[in-house]
Amino acid sequence: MPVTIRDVAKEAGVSTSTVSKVLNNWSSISPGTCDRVHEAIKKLHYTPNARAVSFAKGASHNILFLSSLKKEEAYRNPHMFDILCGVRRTLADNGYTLMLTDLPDTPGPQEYLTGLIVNGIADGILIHGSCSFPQLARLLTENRFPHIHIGHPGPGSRMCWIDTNNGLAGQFAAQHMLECGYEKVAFIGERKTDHISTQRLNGFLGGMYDYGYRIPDEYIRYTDSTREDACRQTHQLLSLPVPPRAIICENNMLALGVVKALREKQLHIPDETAFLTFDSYPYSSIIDPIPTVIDIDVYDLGVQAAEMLLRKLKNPSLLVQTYTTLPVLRQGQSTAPIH
Amino acid sequence: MPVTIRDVAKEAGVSTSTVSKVLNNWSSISPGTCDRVHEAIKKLHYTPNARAVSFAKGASHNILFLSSLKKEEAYRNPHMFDILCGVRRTLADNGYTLMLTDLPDTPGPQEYLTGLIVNGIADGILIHGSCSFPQLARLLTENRFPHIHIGHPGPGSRMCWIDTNNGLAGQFAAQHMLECGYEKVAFIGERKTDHISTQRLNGFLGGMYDYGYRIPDEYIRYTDSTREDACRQTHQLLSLPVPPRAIICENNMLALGVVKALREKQLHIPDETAFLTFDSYPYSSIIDPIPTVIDIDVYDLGVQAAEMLLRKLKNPSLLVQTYTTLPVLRQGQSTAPIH
DNA sequence: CTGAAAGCGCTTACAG
DNA sequence: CTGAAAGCGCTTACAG
Repeated sequence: MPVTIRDVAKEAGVSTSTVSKVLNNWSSISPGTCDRVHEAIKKLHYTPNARAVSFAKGASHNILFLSSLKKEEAYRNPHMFDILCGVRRTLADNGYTLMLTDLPDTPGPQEYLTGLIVNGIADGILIHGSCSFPQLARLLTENRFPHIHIGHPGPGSRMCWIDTNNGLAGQFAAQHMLECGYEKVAFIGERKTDHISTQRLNGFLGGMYDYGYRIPDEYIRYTDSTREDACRQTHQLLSLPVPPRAIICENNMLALGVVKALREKQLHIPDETAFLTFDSYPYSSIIDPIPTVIDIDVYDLGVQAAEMLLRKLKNPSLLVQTYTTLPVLRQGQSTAPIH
Repeated sequence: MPVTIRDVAKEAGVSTSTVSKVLNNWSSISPGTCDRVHEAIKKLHYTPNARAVSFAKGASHNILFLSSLKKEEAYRNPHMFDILCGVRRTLADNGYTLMLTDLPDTPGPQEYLTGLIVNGIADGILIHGSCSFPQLARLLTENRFPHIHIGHPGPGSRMCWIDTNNGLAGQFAAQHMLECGYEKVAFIGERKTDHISTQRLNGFLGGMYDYGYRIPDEYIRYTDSTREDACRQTHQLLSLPVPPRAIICENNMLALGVVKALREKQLHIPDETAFLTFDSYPYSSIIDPIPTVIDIDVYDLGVQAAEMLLRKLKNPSLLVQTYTTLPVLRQGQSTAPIH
């Protein structure tokens, strides 16, 4: 019932090989033949059967995106879906489709993933860090399956990966604070074990150090990641013999607590005490005053991950291990130059 | 290089047809043969080529999910991705893959979508309301392509659709308020033109009416959907000769404004004025006090949409047009029974 | 219960 | 520049 390449060949008065060549832009086809085939295609509303094409070509032109897709994941981790959208954009622009999957807990993630790799449903895979597991690197490299791991996979991994540059984001924060004229800057982070928080803190300390400033230990605070704790820690900072002139909050939730404390102390923001936070999500739009933010474009992270993977498809030996996606400063009203 | 059905057949000493039948659980195969084939499969680590299977069977066992996937969509509309996760769960449980796509703006969405439908890359499609366009219904029904539209497609549509029951959510709100003993209940909604807000409002009014209460016009407020406007409208409500005992906020942002106004008036929540909001996302976790919420499980909406579609695949004539996914009340501290 | 054979709709050396 | 033919790896009537 559906129109095939044979119908087109008959209509155009050529062989199916020729139609196929026209479809695949072979240079050997004469302009006249090319036109006739295209007319026949248009006349018959022919669309190549995607299943047959990928079967005959031995390639799916499809990419797997592996990530955690649990209930309410979208609220806990919207960044991942922003990455996904960036991936999808790049793939679509390059004629690739995107298939979304997660790891089952029952039959063992390894077997499942190996099946997906071996059965040829996709030409490559993007793995979000939320879905990593110990044997993943071995599985991918042994099968020589083109992949990019989104997020640093830990030291010494042979996987290909890309990640955002959180250390640089910390440096940007330091630089902005110094440009405003704030020299006494405190940092309120998450738990001491949190990776991203640590990277940002180290970037910040390094950035300050580069300009000749050393941050005293009592200016560095760890929290249990709640508003209340951030508020409490801020009060402690403000009670120091030499309180900070500005505070860096590692995330939006902490910023809410910092603002609360500053209000309670009736300190003017930013004239008396300034602050800055990372990420504009999820609360920056409702924090008053509008916070200055060091933001990371994770959509772009997705775009770049997909580009890397497509490059690897053409050149499988390519080793990609890179920090990418630069942070961006969004000036708000919570910092301002001292004059 | 990769192991095929022929290798398995040779190893097991049977024909490829027999291997295929074992793979597809044909009942005619003798237990002994079946075992030998399975052993060969295990020994050779055979995995069927997914591309070949779908080509030979003439079905992809793949479902398209069509939705808006623009940059920062994940922050603006995380609900959609929660739906997506529900869809993915159901499809995976039933042996289907999920392909994610959006509509391009350049070559015309119709041509693009028709191409996807005709080229056989998927057996059916789920369309999120964010991606609807005028000729969509005609396109799908003319091609007889199995589909479910997530979200009401407007009156008189011949499409299959499912949606959340926002009217019922409004009724639940009314019922809860009355159960607490609040009779004078106001409603702060979005713009008058907002569909969801209107449905919830109508459900609320109907629910109150069913119990014999009629809400006066001045208790119904429309806003520009900002905190500030919600705060302003709340002040106006509180200045009425007979102020409301409780307020229903159509979304979290409005609830923030309402709380601000109640604080400014130094009214105790819920002893003097109670409130309730719809959706626990995005701010309910940071609203103080913890709000009572009428929540809708949109992950479940995805689950149900996928189930409907799979049912339609087996029975193409099935017409699905239904409100589903019941609202759930989550008791917080912003309402409490009067004693 | 099993197998030989045709076929799914394309692509791609190869020959001319 | 074009076409006949083999093949991609399965499935499925059909015959036995």
